[in-house]
Amino acid sequence: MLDAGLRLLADQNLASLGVREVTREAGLSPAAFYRHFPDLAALGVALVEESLASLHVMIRSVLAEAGGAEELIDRTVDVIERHVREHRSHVRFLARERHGGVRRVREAIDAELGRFAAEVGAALALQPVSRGWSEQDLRMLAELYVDHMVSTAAALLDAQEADPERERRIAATARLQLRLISLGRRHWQGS
Amino acid sequence: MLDAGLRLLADQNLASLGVREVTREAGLSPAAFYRHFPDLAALGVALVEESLASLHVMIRSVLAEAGGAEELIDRTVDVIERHVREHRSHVRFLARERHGGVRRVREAIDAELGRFAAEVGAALALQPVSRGWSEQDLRMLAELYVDHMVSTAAALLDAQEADPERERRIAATARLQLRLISLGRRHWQGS
DNA sequence: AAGTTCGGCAAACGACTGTTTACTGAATGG
DNA sequence: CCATTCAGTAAACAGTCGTTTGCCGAACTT
Repeated sequence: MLDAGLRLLADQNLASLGVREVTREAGLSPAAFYRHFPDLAALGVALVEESLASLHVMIRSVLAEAGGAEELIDRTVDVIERHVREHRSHVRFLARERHGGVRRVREAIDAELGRFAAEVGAALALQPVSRGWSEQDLRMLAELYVDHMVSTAAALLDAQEADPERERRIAATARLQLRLISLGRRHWQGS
Repeated sequence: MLDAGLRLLADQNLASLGVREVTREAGLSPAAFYRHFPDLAALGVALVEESLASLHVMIRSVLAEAGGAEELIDRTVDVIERHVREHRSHVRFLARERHGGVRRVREAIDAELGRFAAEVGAALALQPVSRGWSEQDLRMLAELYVDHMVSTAAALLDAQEADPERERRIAATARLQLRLISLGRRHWQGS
């Protein structure tokens, strides 16, 4: 049933989804839906959890990296690129519902992205470049990174199903932007 | 009718909007809708145009600024903050439909944001800091700024209707992030 | 003054909607 | 082996939906 929902959400958003629609796609009777979810919003938050599981795996994989700034940037963009390709439906769902019409789903996504940022911040604190950074500055930087990753992922989403050339251009731009940010980071003097 | 649509889109998204719903909110009969739009998607693109008019005004106002980097950043964030407050419905609509379920609307928004980035890039080229920057690097930086503005606006949207303290925190973070980016910009050596 | 466009209406069409109800077979557990 | 839970069904309910049709008054053009 979750899969059926995800399939339909490829070109629809959660608020316009119908119970009958989902069960039809899943090959079940309408009443069967209520055996599993009270609401369509409930199905939505279930999908959020499912999507974020795969996302957390990606985060660990990014944060576990070591090496110079350049390779780190390259690997980060690679991981994003691959994640979008391999979990297209989940990423699209998150991008679409992050500011979508269903409050509970929106809040679930936002909370999880916040935890994501905290995790990134903790990882940043361990890097030597961050010596002497205040807690606030670390958080600020982490949010900048997370927002940038989200924007990049969303852009890749649109690009991958249109034009492979455009995908490479977006990845290249993302790498440059990360280089510029890490440059600013090296010269940061505290707020 | 546009106003009615916008009002309904406060807690709904375009794909789940109904013709009858709109006309009811507007105080008209269902058939009246078809006097003005063939589609609901058409109403969507009309709203995109309306929203982007006010957005373009904002852009000019940001780009027309002069002064040191610090005041420029402060004024930029101020303008965004005020714009979100004064055009909350439009901003919300754009944030929601940018990755929403209606292709034509999505494409209209993306195209316009691209033009926005080009405009920002042209303005950046005029600043002394950008001496020697390649066209590609300028575009990269402009997109970084635009993405950052969009993220900030979306975050402010959620914050303003919840907690005035949280709004100030987001604005403060945005200023710090812009300072870090402009630091990286000063030390950029070309790609 | 006559003709035409514009923006509006009520009514009707069949199709689809969410949800509840009562029922059924299979698996599970004591 | 019996009872119970689980996951499914068909049927029905009253609404709502998008869209078309034919009609109407006002406003504008000529």
